[in-house]
Amino acid sequence: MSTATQVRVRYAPSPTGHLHIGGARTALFNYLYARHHGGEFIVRIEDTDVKRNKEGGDVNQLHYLKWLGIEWDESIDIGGPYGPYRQTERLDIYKQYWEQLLNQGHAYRCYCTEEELDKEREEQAARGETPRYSRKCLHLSDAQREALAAEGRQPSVRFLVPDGKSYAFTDMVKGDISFDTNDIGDFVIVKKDGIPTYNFAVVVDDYLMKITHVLRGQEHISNTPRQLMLYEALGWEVPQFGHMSLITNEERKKLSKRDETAVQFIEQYEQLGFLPEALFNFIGLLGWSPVGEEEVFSREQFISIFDASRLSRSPAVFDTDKLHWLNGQYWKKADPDRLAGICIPHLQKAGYLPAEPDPAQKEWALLLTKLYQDRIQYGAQIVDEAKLFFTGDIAAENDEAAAILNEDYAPVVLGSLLSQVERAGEWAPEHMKGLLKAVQAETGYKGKQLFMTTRVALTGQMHGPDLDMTMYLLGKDKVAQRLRKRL
RNA sequence: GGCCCGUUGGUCAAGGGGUUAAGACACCUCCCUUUCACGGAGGUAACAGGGGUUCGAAUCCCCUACGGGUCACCA
Repeated sequence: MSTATQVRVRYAPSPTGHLHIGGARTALFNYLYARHHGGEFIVRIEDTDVKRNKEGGDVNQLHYLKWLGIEWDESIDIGGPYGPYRQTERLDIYKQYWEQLLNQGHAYRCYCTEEELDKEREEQAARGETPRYSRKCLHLSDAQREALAAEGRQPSVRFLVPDGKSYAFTDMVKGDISFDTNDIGDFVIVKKDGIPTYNFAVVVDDYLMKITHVLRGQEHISNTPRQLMLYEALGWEVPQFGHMSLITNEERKKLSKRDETAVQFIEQYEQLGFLPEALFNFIGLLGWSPVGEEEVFSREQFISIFDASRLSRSPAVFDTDKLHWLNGQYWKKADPDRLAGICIPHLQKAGYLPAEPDPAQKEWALLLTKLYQDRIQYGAQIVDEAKLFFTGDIAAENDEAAAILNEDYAPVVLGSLLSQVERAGEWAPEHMKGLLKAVQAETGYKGKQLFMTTRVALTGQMHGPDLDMTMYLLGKDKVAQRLRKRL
């Protein structure tokens, strides 16, 4: 790479659905690589499989990239000097290159039908051979072509793979990799609908868009020799390739979009109340590791420390526990108002807050969020915690808790507290401590006997957040009611 | 099946000829806490198996096993 060459990388999703963890990671590493080197990051939409395109898929991808904090320099929304950035808008461009390949004898028209090809592959498989196109259409005469066309057959265009050659490249992640062309059949570069295939369009676009580094998923390794052949036939300089290891689930199987053992779409994490900066951090650690021991990084830190040579060769396992922990780290430090904004919709959905909360209810939700801020890891978890404030009947969560309420001192403590509560004037957070102090003074019980008894009587639980605030948020009536139930 | 890639504690994951084989999550212990957490400080625990090469192998080579990717007119 000469120093004069500007780093230009791209993320090239097909608009077939929502932004997936794997796609987000590819985008993220390309983004980090570009920013680290002061280069440019392009998002190109690869929509050549017209049947699979989903309405709005492109916009959704961009939306969630932005949500994660990944910004691009050129794409379908903001344009750029190498547009258009949607492949179906570039069909004329591809055409001149595939016609060139046809004219130069690097490619030929194929009239085989899908059924014929399937049959061919089945027969080869039955003989234990690697399925490979037979080149039946390679030497067709003009007359034969016309006859086939007259039958109504639409031709595809196949690339003529050179025989007995080896194509090698040095992968930024995996090192030296080479393929023998004898293992590769003549592949289609233009489908019979006239739209190029991925392998062809990607080469044309990467070249024309001056892409310098192609960082993509490992599933593309076996496509690379095909692309190398195309670069050679077109006489173009080859970019650097880097193939990132797969992301697998906790069973070490590839994360498939249909896999339900893991939440896989960025959109779902937003809905569960995860923080984008935590997800950014987590995804940045999927198949990449920093030099030191630190694992929590801001976007700016990531950009400055990112080093593609530290991309892992072995698969990255999607560790849900770690994601939760990491989100918890960010959650603890986040602004409570922001967190309340995330939690409130969950509380509403659970029926704990009305659709239009009044100021007091909003304040209550904010205090609840703060109360649990260092105990939950993401927004949706607030619902489980909030449950105890709304349940009519509180039962001791286990025998140990029940035993506490059966201690001799329990009625003494709770009775005293009840009378304190009934006598209490203003019900404010800062008054709660005084109530408990008064009980301590009156009964002589303190520490575990005082606090644990109160905690279990009010919440049923042995473990929980700050008791003063819990009492306050429960409200005077519920506190009194739950105490009476225990006496 | 062919080709390609991988395999380090319960989990994630550094280390790429000489290390007491990092660190994180989880778990356990202790400290802090008039209860509970949060937060500290410690602890248990690993190089898939077998052959080589080497004075020396987690690191290099070969084989086996296991896992994964790919062999489309999908990307």
